Amino acid sequence: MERQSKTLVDTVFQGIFDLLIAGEIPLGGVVNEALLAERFKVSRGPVREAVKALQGRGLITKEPYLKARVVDLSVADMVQIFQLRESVEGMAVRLATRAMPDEALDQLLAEFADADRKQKRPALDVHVRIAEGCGNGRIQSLLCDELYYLLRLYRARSGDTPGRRDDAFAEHWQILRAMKARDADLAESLMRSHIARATESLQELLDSEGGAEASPASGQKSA
Amino acid sequence: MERQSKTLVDTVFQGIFDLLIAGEIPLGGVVNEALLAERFKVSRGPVREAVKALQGRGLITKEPYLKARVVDLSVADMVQIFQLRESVEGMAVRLATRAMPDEALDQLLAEFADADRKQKRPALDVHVRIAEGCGNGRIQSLLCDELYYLLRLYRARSGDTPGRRDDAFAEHWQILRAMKARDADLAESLMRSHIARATESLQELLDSEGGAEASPASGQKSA
DNA sequence: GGGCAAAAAAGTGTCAACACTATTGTGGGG
DNA sequence: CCCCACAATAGTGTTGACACTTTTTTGCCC
Repeated sequence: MERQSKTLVDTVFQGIFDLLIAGEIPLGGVVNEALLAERFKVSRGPVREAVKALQGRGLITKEPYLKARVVDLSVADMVQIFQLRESVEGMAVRLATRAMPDEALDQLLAEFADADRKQKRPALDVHVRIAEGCGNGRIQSLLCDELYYLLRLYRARSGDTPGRRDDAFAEHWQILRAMKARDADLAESLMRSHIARATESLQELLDSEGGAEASPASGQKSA
Repeated sequence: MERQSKTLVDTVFQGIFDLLIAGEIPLGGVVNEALLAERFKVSRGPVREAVKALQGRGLITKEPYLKARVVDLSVADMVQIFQLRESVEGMAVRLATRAMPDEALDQLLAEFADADRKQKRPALDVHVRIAEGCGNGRIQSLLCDELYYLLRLYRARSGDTPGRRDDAFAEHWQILRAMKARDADLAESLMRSHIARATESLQELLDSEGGAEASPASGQKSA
């Protein structure tokens, strides 16, 4: 009974997303409106709109009278997402290198060094912080509100690419140093290489998988 | 009366979008569900979902119990969109340079040369064709289904930046030549410069405008 | 016994009415 | 005369019922 100034649609939206992250609905699984309505103790209306919003965000695919399905993130889809991230995060770090004030950068470096000591990897967080600091709301929204949802969804299932933890850590460190030196070109180049390397890991995984799984499931039409 | 296998929501979605393009709803104007429902001869339900989808696509902003408003695309917003396009279209042309078959490239070049003779500028179309040819559905969807909608919306009002027609034409030509030569690095570099130049025009416009208009309106939360 | 057609079931799309919230207009007090 | 509280209004949020489409099941014919 706490403040529910947020509309039910938003609550349900978050709820369904949590279900996806938790894996309660399998990756290619169907999304039944009535069951969700029952589960969240609301009518089907808010559920429909929430599903529509999820669809607009690319997490759920759906065509007119067919059941809605959770997007099944194939490795091929992930490669495409990483290609997109390579370009966008490159631009993000370029902009952030110019836009972020010294204090914010210093704090980020300090936190990162701290996490290093504790062996806790901040991982995604560095990317998020850079996206937040780039000063471009559109880019930030794309990275933080859309692509990272898909990333989380993928990682919650497949587990991220192994053997890249330590490499990624070193690469993050390099990027932060370039930002501190206000070298936007270098920072962008490093970020792109950083993500490109992860993409290559995925690509190898895709090639090794062979043509076993062929799931297009990319790009949805709604108009 | 014709085949309306498409759901009403999709029809209304397209209808509202057309209204925005046509300028029947001014850029910061309110979007009244009941009026739209009346206009399209449907109930408010489909309108609500369509508006929600538009919101998910960033064309309409809305918070819980407040009126929905058409996003008012300030020049500052456009600069942000162009920065995003610079990175993504750069990647798109890089991928397309590798992915597009010779025949498709030749045809594109031929069409372009033809348009040159007729003085009809294909303009946006070149970007669309490259996006379609990049082989990455996610990037194609972002460029063609999201950003170009906003571009069209902006150009339908403000008219695009003057004095760049001829320059843009020459730059498109250069890009196509680089693609034909299968020089992905050059093609990406040219595309980025191409868009960056347009961004600079916008930036100058923004600076000359001064702080007259301050409309943030970028980035919407829905969860 | 296998395959096709019709009917039943399940699920999505649409609608109209009701509940809630924010805004606007109005009246009284300072 | 200005400002604040209160009622009236407009508009959004939610709901349950009904219509349409797809899928599955069942029964019939070959």
